[in-house]
Amino acid sequence: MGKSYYNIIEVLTGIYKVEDGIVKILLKKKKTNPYEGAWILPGNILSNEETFETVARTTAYDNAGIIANKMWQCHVFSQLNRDPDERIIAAVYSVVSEGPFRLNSDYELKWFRVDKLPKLGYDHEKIIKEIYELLRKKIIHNDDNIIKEFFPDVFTLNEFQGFWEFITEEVYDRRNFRKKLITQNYIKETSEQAKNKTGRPSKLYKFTSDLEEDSLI
Amino acid sequence: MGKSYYNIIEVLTGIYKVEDGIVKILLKKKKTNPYEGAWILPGNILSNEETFETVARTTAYDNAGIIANKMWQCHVFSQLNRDPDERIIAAVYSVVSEGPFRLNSDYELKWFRVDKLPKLGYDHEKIIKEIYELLRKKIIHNDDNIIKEFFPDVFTLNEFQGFWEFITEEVYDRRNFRKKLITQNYIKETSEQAKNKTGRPSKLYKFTSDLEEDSLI
DNA sequence: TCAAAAGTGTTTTGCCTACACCCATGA
DNA sequence: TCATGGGTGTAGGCAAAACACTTTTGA
Repeated sequence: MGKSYYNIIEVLTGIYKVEDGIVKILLKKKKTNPYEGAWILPGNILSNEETFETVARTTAYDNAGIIANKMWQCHVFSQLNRDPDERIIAAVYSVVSEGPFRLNSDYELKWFRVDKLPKLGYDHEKIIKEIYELLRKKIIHNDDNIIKEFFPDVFTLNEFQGFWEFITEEVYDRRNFRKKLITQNYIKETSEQAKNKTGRPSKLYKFTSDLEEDSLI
Repeated sequence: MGKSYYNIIEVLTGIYKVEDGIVKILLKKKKTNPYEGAWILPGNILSNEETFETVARTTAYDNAGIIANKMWQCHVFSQLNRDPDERIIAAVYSVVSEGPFRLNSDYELKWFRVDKLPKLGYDHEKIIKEIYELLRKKIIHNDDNIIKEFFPDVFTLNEFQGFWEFITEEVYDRRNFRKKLITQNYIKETSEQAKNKTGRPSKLYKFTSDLEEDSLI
């Protein structure tokens, strides 16, 4: 195989959601060799009529039925031996959505906690760990106002605190957490309430529009 | 031109330094059409025997004579019409060094303030603005302990403050700035002094080893 | 002795932290 | 009425912010 300036590129898409404060990622089970039975990130090969973004958008729609409104490039991996068969460059994108999701039943798709991944094919374990670290930083700095994407219009403060504790891997005092979010005008009360399975109903909150980058907690 | 899955990729390298607190980037003057006379980011085409990193490293060495010890991927641009002649994907890397630089005299190379760019070819103005914003964020959060890369072993506190003010686009009180850096153990005094052109000589400082990510100012 | 730049301390303010009890609902 | 989870206020400590004069050097 001689030297060439032509490259094959696949676009892999990490699709995330939050459930009970826990971040989950959508993976697809591989049905053929190599790595039969292992889980992988959904993806497609880039043609010369497409951009990374159009492919990532298509992948998100085809697999999860979502129209991605926030999507970003995480990293492009160019190591020579990512794939045992041939050299493929991987452009990895992330998409966050609060749904609704319609998983494509032609594939075997499943949500996994990002901190409890199954057996993964190729270098996807390394990739997912790396891009989840990027996602965490992005959330902590609220880059691109990403936090909003994880939540529906209204949500309870405890849901939000659970999410924040999952991301930062720290525990916060309920009173202080609420106080800060409210006095600093990140969220505001609505008149609605959530019925819980048990116990007192929760107030529902929404983000204020002046949620700013680099300013949370 | 039919549909194909083969792509040409160029690796562009932003090479940065700091001079008197001001961040500068190294650009190359284009001598042929298209964009003759415009300035562009140095770069090379990727072959299938190379990774992005090896190409970026080669470009940094070939143009500026530096062996990059900190280098990172900024973004990979995949729009269809970046280049008027053919579709080329651009993988953009950044390199920071405090030198010494040996600019390759086969090319016309020049340092420009990142906030005062000359006329640029292709989409390089958009690229540089975008990657400089990423660099700023990276510096502000001290990701990957990048701040150290901009400075020699010892430096004056005023140099450092000037750099910080350039990056954050804010002005800080000298006393508070020093106090914070010293009490929080980011930097420490050395016994050396810098002779200035005029005025009292400055003390020289060095970074302590416990400079941490996400913790500065 | 003057100009230029570097160095230095104190007070006030506001934010973060720690901490424990009452409330609303459904079973 | 009890179990479950949700909601709330205050006091102390510490770090950030505001603020101006003195010191060292070379010309």
